[in-house]
Amino acid sequence: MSALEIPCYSFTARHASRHLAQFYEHMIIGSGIHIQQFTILAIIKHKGPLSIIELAQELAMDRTTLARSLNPIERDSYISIASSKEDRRIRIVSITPKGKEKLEVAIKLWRKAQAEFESRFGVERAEKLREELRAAAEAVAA
Amino acid sequence: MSALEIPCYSFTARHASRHLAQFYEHMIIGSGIHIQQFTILAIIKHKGPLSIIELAQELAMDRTTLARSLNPIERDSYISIASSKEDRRIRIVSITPKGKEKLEVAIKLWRKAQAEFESRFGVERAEKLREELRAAAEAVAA
DNA sequence: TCATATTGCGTGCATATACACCTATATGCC
DNA sequence: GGCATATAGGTGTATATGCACGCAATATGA
Repeated sequence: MSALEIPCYSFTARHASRHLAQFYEHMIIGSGIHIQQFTILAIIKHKGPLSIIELAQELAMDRTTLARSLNPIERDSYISIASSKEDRRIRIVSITPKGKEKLEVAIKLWRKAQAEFESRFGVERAEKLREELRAAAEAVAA
Repeated sequence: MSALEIPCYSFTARHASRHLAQFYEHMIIGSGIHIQQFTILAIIKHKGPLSIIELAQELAMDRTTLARSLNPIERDSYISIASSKEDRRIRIVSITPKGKEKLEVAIKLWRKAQAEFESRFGVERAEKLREELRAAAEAVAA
């Protein structure tokens, strides 16, 4: 039984996720940010300033995981985090001009990675896989 | 753009991987081991004693990641690691009787998780997804 | 045989992941 | 107003992930 024979759906998903992540990481390494950070920046830019919880919902990830993922991009001034005036419990995350510049560079490289994957795997096949991954995540959602 | 709309294949795979992992974790939590540890134990039992590199190849994961993943299951005496007599660079990983017992408990729970996912998602659809995930990982392999 | 290359592996570092538990703030009800 | 409750978020802990680097042991070639 080699890796390609393990029937566990969790293992297979993790395996594919790891390898896709590595592929994208190597493709966007020139931007100086990681693929995960790229996604977070893209969401913040697209959806505007958000609270931690709202952002976690957008990304469908754990609140505490997200919070720690924000640290490096806040440290590098790609985002800024400020407390809300209305509700001082809430912390609002915004993308900075520096973050937008970084994002633009990364987007160009990300597009190449997307295109390269679609070229290798097939466009329709890739889109079908994406749909099925979304459905699988949905199926196990609590 | 919510999480389900992000077109990045890496993000979608990571997202599905996270949620499937959580699903399996919750299903096998009664065994006291994690799904990743379950997979490692299953491979060692199935393939017999292996070196770190061989095991990493079986699991298609990074050698250093695997090495660290072995620490907790070695600490809990589910595996034992010994240096090879023939080549003292090589460290041989074996499953212990305690590890086999633990694995048997976990397998029962894992089967339920597999069955539950297949029930929710569809057996043929799940198997097709697994095939496509393998192919996608293959497509981006270096 | 000995210098060099290769191989197997560990460690430092940085990020990712999430659960349990905690604090601070806001809100609702009396 | 004052207390119970709910909500936003941070932190400790443990595992996961992989790159760069280094060390020790083995293999190789002159």
